[in-house]
Amino acid sequence: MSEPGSSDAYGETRPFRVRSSTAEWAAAILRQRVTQGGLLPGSRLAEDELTAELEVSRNTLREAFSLLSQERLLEHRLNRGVYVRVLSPADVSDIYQVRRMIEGAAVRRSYKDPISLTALRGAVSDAEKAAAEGRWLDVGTADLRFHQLIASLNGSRRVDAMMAQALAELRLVFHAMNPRELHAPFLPRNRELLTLLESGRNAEAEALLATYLDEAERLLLAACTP
Amino acid sequence: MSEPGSSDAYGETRPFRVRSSTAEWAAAILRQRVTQGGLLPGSRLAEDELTAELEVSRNTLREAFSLLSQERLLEHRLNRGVYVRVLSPADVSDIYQVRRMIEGAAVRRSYKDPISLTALRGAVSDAEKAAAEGRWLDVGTADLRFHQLIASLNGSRRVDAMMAQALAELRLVFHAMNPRELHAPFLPRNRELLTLLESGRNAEAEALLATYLDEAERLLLAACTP
DNA sequence: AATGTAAGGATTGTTGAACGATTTGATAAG
DNA sequence: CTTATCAAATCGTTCAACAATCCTTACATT
Repeated sequence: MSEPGSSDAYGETRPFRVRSSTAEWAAAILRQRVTQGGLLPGSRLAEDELTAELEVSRNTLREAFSLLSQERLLEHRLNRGVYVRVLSPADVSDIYQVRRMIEGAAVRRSYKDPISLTALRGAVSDAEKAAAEGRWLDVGTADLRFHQLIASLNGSRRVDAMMAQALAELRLVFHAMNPRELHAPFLPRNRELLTLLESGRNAEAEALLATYLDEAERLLLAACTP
Repeated sequence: MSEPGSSDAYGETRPFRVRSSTAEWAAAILRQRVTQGGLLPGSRLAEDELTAELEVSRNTLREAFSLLSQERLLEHRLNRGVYVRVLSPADVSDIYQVRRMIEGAAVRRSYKDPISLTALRGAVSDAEKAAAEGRWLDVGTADLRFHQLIASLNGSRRVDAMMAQALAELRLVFHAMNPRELHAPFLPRNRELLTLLESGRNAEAEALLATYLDEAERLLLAACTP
């Protein structure tokens, strides 16, 4: 039995939350649409439409908007409505700066933790298997999971949250790209990075990661500057 | 004339926002009370009281609650109300983990930027002057400004925001302490850190910062475990 | 005395309608 | 082509109401 409200790997106690509020439920639906490409960047989210479709009141919907705006997935323009966020090239660079910081620090302090390494191996294997079978969307999912796990080497719940948000923002751009050419170039390097971490060669891992992220940033910048 | 909506040092365009929504206004008032100790951790924020005092509707107040909850200054317990966040020792450690990551990365990539160094000098001088005159609250303000400036060496608006939030959370604990014994031990080390950055000795700066943060963490942990 | 149960009141969660304020878009005038 | 004007649409905010949940108190049980 997994007790809600119990302590976890970080030693913090989570607030009891078996069921969530209606606003969080609505936010979850919209979040999924945004991060999975159902709602494209720049789209306007009209209150009337969504209150009718989700069958929630305007106030509740606006609370959901507020949640997603703080996650930077939506953009709230006063008196003008809510839009799916459009990432500028500067945003992409900023996000990659965040990734360099988080993942760089993670790799540097990596210490061959068996549990973390097992999880990382699983993510890399899943990605490779999905790639072999041509399931490129699943490759993307596993790739993001791999990097989220890298971030978690920092051993901080807040850093995990920052990384999750950064990756969620990046998904806004991912949908403008072919998932194959987005993830394929980086698959072997995930494996290589894992190997370096397994043998404790953190400095080499850090260097590999740096070039990795620089290249990924260039790829995305090219995609979002037409 | 500083045009709102114009581009800034980060090259991003800020959304036009001359006036803010009522919810943000209410959130600003509550944020100030929380970060400046007017509302102590654990306090309950009843809707009836605050709607009467702030003269805003319940819905607007609840939106303000939502904003501050996402900043981790308030804690929203479903059906039970909103409380000023109480930091556990695990929270404090987690926040210091974030600071180690952010400030560590910042110091490592520091490159003697004249503008940044000028700002840092200003913060250190202000802190020293305030200390000499016994204005320990102002010392605290300048100290936090110094570390926020350190974080900004990362050159990322998002990292700046993360740091601002981490420091805001720490203020929740600061109010349980004597501001003098909280900041006095670290004043000379701020100066020392600045000197190292001015001469480009980043590795030494990084080491100094590490011990600095470890000690500060211990100090706060001792304060919040009675 | 300690524990468990059952009203009842108090507070929160959510809704729907209302109205002023702002933006938008079309139209007309210069 | 630009500017001005005006109506429609949409947003921002408030209010009142009711449902759902929690908390307190009182009472009963062991």
